[in-house]
Amino acid sequence: MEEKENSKENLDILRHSTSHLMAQAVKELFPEAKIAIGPSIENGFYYDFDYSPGFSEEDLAKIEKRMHELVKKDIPIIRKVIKKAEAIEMFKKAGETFKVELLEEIQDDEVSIYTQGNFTDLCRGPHLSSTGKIKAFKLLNLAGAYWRGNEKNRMLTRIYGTAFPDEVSLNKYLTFLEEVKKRDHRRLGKELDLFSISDEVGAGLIIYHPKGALLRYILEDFEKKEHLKRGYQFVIGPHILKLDMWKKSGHFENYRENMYFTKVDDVEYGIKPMNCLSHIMVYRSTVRSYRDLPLRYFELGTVSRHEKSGVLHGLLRVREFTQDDAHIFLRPDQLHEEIMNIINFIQDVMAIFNFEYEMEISTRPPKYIGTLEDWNRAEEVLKEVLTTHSIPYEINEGDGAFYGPKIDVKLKDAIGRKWQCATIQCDFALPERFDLYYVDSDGKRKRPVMLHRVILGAMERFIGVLIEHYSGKFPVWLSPVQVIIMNITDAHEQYARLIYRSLVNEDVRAELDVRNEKLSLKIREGVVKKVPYMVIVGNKEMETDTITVRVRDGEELKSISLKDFIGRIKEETILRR
RNA sequence: GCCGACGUAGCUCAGAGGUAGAGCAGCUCACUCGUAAUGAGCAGGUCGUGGGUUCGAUUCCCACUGUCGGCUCCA
Repeated sequence: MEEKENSKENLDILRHSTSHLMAQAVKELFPEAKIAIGPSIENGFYYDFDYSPGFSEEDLAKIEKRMHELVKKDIPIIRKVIKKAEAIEMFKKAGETFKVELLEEIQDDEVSIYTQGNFTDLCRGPHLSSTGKIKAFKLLNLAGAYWRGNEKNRMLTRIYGTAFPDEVSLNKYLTFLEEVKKRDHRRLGKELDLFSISDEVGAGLIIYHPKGALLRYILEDFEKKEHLKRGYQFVIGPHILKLDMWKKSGHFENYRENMYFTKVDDVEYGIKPMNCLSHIMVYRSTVRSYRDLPLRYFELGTVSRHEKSGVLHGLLRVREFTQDDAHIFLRPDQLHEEIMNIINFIQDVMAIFNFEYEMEISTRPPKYIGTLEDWNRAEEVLKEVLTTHSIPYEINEGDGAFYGPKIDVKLKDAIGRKWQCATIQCDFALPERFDLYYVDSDGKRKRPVMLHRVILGAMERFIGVLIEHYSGKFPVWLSPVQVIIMNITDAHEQYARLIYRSLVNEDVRAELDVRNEKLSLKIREGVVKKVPYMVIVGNKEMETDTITVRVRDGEELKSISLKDFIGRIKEETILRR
């Protein structure tokens, strides 16, 4: 095989071989370490070890050094096919219990093993022909990982690394990792003064600062308008509902470990982890005719979920968040069209933010409510909609909500990372549990279907993704501060104030910087804040009754009229640019 | 929740068994200066919280809490 080629397959082989190389180095340095599994992954590879003293950061350097030595020795990597029983015997002797466990589950009579020097690993392969073919690699970090990904199993130590065909592409990747760090929403959130998280307040709870709150209001405003346009009605429900409601819905049985509870006058209440129950109550508040459907109830609903402490992550995984949540009650015959309406909605919104996306259908999980028949029906509808509109999708077995299957939308940000935000869930169970009905054209009571859906998902997560997607450089329509007006000396202060006033009166989000500071300092601060426009006024502008605008990318608009500038911002706001 | 690392001034980070520093930010003063940091001075910390070891701990040990990298889980 031509090993220089940079195809995905060859990269996989290279990385897989590098993971074996790492295991070989580890076994030489720490003979008592047991090897588990070591595959190639998206951007590199890892290998799991059972080594009770654990590895330290310094060990990583040592291991890396030994790997380089092994590369120099150019040890041949030899594939051999042997009887399974023989392999079991061999790994038993070597004390590699994890390999024995893997072997015992293999159905075939024969297995392949790969040997390089004194190191032998059970492996399907393929691999490079010798360690000397490995050119550029780096060990990145240490982590704990459960054996076979099950939290009931032993915790192993995982070493992550990456490998490339040459130093140049390795360095390119490492630079990319630095770039990713720079656009981290936690870092930008601090630098742009958008939000904070305080251990005095509690883990996973977001405190929005003025600019972050403004950004959120802008998004919420956008959402409300879009929902009204598409036939949704606003509703608002309480944050706590009696425990009996959660028992009836199945949440207590299936979702309890994620819920918070409280007591009011000796009556137990659950703090809502989802918004559906209030929306159901709105539906139930009167008799519904088949003519009324679909009924679309929308709420920017704040929910609280007890997420495990280890999973919290900035704005992306929090314990209290606000969903752009809607529940749609409809007749079964309307399902197809309504799901398509939602998909169109999602497509429109994703286009505005310049996100690409992929769809996924998640099927029935082990813990579920409702009948098998309904589940199959619901799963069929979801598949049918995507298929008839030739939308490609993947199947995610067993990952549905406990009340129904769902279509998940994974959006792709500016640097190709995937995030789950939008989801559409099809639910036959809750209408049943709450005995929802509508009166059909034949005068008979019929059961409606319920769709749960979000578009942005959670405001917190979406804002976090947006920050990283735009690297903090929000488009004009989203920027909390669109313009900063700066004067050059005190002599231009009044003129600057005038300009500021005019912009604010035209609904432009403007700030005024008339501090007695050098222009270069004001500009620097404006650049650091990533403000789209800086308006500069001095003698020239005052004399000609114009302004000078410095655009975020550095471009200068000299001596333009205030009117033209306002027109430009307004246009960008309307067009959502 | 689990494995590992970490938690020092508003922020970014140094430091050491004998009760702490830098840069930036802040405040004061001077400078009125046209496109990424003007200069000088001042102030600012019970070194995450609670125990323990020690003559003495912020530095060593334990617990808790939070953060970070992962695992599991998820909007």
